[in-house]
Amino acid sequence: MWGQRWLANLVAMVARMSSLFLRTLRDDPADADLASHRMLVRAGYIRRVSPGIYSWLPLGKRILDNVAAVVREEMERIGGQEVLFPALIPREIFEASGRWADYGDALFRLSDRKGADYLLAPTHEELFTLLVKGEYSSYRDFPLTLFQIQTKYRDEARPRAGIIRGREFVMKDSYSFDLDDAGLQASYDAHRVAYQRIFDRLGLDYRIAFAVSGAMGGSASEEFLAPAADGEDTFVQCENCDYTANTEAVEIGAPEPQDPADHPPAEVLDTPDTPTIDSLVRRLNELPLGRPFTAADTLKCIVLKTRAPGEKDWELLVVGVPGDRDVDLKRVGGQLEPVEVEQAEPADFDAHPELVKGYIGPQLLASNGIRFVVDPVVVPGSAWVTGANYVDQHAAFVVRGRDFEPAGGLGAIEIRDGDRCARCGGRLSLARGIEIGHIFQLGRKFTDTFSLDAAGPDGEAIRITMGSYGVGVSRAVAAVAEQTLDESGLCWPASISPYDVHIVPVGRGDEQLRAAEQLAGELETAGRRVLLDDREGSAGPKFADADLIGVPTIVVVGKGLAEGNVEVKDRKTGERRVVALSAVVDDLASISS
RNA sequence: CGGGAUGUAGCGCAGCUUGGUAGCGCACCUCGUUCGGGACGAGGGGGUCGCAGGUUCAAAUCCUGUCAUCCCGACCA
Repeated sequence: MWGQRWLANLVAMVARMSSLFLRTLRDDPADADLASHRMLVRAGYIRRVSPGIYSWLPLGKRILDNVAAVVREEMERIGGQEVLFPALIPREIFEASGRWADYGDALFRLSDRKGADYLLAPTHEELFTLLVKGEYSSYRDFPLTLFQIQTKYRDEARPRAGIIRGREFVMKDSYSFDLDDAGLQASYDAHRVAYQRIFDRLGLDYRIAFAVSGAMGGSASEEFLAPAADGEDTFVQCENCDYTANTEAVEIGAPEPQDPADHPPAEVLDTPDTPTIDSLVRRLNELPLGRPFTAADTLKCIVLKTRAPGEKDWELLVVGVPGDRDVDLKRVGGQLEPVEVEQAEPADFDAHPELVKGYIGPQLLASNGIRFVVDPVVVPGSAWVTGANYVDQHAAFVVRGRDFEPAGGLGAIEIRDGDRCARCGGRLSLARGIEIGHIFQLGRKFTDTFSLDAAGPDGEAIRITMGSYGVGVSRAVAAVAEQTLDESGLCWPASISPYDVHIVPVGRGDEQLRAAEQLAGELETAGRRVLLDDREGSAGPKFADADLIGVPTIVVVGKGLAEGNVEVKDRKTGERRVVALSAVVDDLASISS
């Protein structure tokens, strides 16, 4: 009898739920709080093995492969050629680029039986660069785009959200190799189009946002973000123009510069016991200054410290921002990268007694040799209430360009809903999303490291310039799930669904099952991928599982069969239509797959 | 790395305060009834209670240590 079941599967080519390796869960897993994570586990697509490490079950594997297939097609459409590098890489290669050290704890390191060090690759710039260097040497060989779809390993400090931030994940990464900047721009533009096609085909709602390039270095950089309430990345969108940016990279509009002559001369005030903005504002409004003051009239000097890569010592950096705004360390870090940034600690204040905590003002900083910058909203000619660098003293009408001169501007304030767009002055709004792709112009960072040159027509060496482009393939599965699911379960777009049609026979007799089996066979013959629920049992669990699994079209073969009819249900809209059994194949052919 | 919480059957949980040899729901197996939105009855299988040590006649329960996991933050394509 075991053989019979196996034989039936083989003959019909239909996936039968009676033998599908699947167990759906009625209860939510306790360790999942993101909707997509819960549903992917409940519906039997993935199972957790360890934090941030997941197994893909048959349904999940099909989704993953389908997403990868879309990515592969679009990469090939722009001339990308697929390769596959090892995930296990010897230390020397990452040592050469400096990333054995730079990557820090995020790198999985291991050693072989001889004690030689290896790593599990978090990304593959080195190998791509070295491969091209080994094979190509003439300007005639370029441009070139290579890509791979591969498992990456990053020892995240805190994996979360199931498959969205794992320690092991599947990524498509590609690299373009060009002779000059114009070529790089063309390769970048091609990838941008390819990514739009990919995410369109995946049925994702997405935005393209200006971004910082992260640990990779490089210049032009854009992220593809799938808006999701529970997403990890925050970005801003202009409500007036199309400006979209990651909050780490956003530039906001600054007010017009003012004329310093419009402000009275700076005046030192006695402000006892006012180390905080709140207490200062209260005191200011008690003084006879002729006008009310708010936190936005004060200039807050935040002490940070920075450390350049490879340096041991930290250097202080004071940032001036309006008193009603917080400093966004991520945003600062994004702009200063690869320089590290941290908030100053008590020990740093101890080492600099001239920094009077709570009463720091910009007037003396330059003369003390401390680097001072302001957020661009602190425009030239603007007047502020600041610390006077003595305990219990502040100064009013301190004017930029007259009483102090910052060493530069640094977008440091935490972006708020309602901040103004730097492009058009429109209102910016904040939203959250899942980063599903990132493209950026890497430049010559790695080609310099590995001396990747091509001989030009005149025999002179041309240093190759690179672009780097990533799609989170496994993450995209979660992003699609997150954007499309509902309270009943998953709801896949036809382009990546594990099956096209889910057939549910219900009824006590054999007729429905037999009719369903025949229909399944006909649909398979017509090129549809069919999942048949041939399990015994009542209708309720079958319907619930069908909704949970999320195949876009569900065909119920039930009581209508007596009249020769079945019911065709659209998973997404819930719409049900009665269709003659004999017409189902044609009917479904009219729905695009 | 800081803060909070949790480890008991495949999944979700109770039991712990007040020690007495482990239970509920789902899932799984058998039989019967049911059969269009997570059915019912009867029977059954499955757990060294995270791990180690200690206290005790006796430890899931008390004590010490340790490991792991989850959430928030720091960090991070």
